[in-house]
Amino acid sequence: MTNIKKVSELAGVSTATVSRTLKSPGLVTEKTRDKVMKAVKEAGYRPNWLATSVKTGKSNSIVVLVPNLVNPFFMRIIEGIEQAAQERGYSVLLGDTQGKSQRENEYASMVLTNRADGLIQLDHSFPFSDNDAELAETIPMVSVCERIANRKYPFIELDNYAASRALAHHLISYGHSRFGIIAGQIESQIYRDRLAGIKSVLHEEGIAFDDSMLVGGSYRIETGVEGARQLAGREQPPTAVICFNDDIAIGALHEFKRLGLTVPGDISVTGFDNVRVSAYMDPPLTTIDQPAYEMGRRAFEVLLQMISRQPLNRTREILPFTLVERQSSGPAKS
Amino acid sequence: MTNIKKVSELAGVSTATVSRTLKSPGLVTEKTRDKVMKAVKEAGYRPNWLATSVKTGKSNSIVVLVPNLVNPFFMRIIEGIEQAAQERGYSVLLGDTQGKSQRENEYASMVLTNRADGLIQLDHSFPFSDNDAELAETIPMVSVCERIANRKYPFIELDNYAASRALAHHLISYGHSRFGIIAGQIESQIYRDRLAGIKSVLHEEGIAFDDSMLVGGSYRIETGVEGARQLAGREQPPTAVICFNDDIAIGALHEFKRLGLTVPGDISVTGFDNVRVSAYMDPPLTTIDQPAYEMGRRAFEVLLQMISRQPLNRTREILPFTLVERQSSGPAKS
DNA sequence: CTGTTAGCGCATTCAT
DNA sequence: ATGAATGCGCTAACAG
Repeated sequence: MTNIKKVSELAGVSTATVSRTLKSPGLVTEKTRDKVMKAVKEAGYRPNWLATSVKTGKSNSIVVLVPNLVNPFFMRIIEGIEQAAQERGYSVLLGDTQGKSQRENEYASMVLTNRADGLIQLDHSFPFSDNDAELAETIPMVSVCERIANRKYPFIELDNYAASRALAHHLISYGHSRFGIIAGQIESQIYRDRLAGIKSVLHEEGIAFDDSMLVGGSYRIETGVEGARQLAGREQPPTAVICFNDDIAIGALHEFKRLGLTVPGDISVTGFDNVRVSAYMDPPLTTIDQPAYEMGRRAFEVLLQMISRQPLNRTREILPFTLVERQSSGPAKS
Repeated sequence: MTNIKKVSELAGVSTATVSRTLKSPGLVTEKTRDKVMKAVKEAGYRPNWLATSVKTGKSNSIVVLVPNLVNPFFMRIIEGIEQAAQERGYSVLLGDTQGKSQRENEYASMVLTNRADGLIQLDHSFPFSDNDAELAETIPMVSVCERIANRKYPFIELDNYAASRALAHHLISYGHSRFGIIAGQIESQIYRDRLAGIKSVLHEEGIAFDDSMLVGGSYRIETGVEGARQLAGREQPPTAVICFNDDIAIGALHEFKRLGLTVPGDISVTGFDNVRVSAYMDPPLTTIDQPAYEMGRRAFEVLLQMISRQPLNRTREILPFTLVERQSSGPAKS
């Protein structure tokens, strides 16, 4: 281990001078700077980041909690977080929770032990254990996409209510009146907002919605397959199905076609997220584009403000969506 | 900041006893243990991880370098890494390099500054800057999927040669003899191995391969679209196209269909990786399944051995593939 | 501008 | 079994 002492001896200066040369070169003479830099090179010295951090009390790391890594939508958000973090000299500790609270607890506790300075949660749950809950009151935490249940942490999310309203209007304008919904995770604000948005439009338009047309319960492709099978099996199948993410829509699309239905001829299918492959489905998916990358960036910016103890000008950011109309939605079968 | 000193005063013992109680409870009387634990609770004390690490000289973190986050195949590998790491008490610093060497350099240097104990590289490049190169000689590093160019680091990869041979045999058995290839990243061992595998079979079977039938150059969907357009535009289009990952295959599939060709009727298309959506394409994709999760796990295990300075029994692991036959490949058009 | 000194929070000798 | 003392590697306050 080549440490600052060795370098100072090699350069014939004090350790403080070495430290200064590296952190604030302006404070030392050019002559000593050269001496020190030469010694640094010669010794192959790199400052021990752990020691620096223990002094300053800051880890310059954040934890990102994500329910799973295989959802490209999450990854796009993390890409934004990571990019923003890197620009500000922070690094990202990845916490794949698999939705398990025990894993959430373990990762969340890293903020309590100075291993990380803050936390971004992509799920809707409060990630700390009951034991840690009170300690966690004041720690910097932000949620993105979701909002943390029953807690007052800042969040960045899509205008899910408006987005699902737009989707409903889009489909109604095509003449649809029998709707099916394949939802994702049920216990979440997203679920409530999207459902409320759809229902509000249907209500305004005087269209009835039968709750048995609401199926699903997770954001997986298989949920789409299963949901499609259930909906198609009804005596009066829907003519339009709103899926709560693109994976579900991909599964549903596949299953409807397998059952001999045409999309959008017999049935329209829409998604959420606009993941890359959705444009290459057959037919290409009508979906809601979320500015995932930007949401990730914003989440980090807000978190950084909390870490720096700067006041937040606003505690919630609702980002705009874009309805991407492709060929999986079309006129209702007459 | 509530530190060990405060707890020791609260419990009426020395800081050493507090430390022992937490790390090796066996060395302490039950009575004092109770006292200490009570004080810990009361003070809401959590050991400062930074301080612990600076003492032990170990960060219990590793850096994972990944060219991009949106490729579900990479994410599956990282899932494996993360899982294995978490089981051993390690955490994962995510380094999204976007293929840029500057970013690789920055992340790689974390291992030199004690911010991380080791490094897993998912790309093929040597991630250290020229400056850091000699310091990096002895650091624990492993590559997975790829192997690091011109360096002797351990790697975990697929038997790409055999896999592409299997693919070639599969297609030849369907009567194909005009092949197209849409490759991914060119400067890589994967490229060389897969290409060599295919060519070896064609050679054995006495089938000529025209190098103009080799297109592509990156692992993106758009590469598949573009490659398909090029291949379909030839006077003698191929009847079978081997794509070097599923994203490329998805793009190619889409484009061939858009051009009015049927798959596999007019043209067979195959991929690599077996990402989840590939089974839900229309038609479902014939592809090579890679044990991505397991590869990630193995990569971490090997890295941990290097970190622990244990001798490696082997320096390379070639994992087996599975040819997943679906409906995107079929008999050659006669 | 540079050196001396004193910690950061913790773990680990070495005594007792 | 416990406490006192030392040091991990570095930075910052204070002198000079």
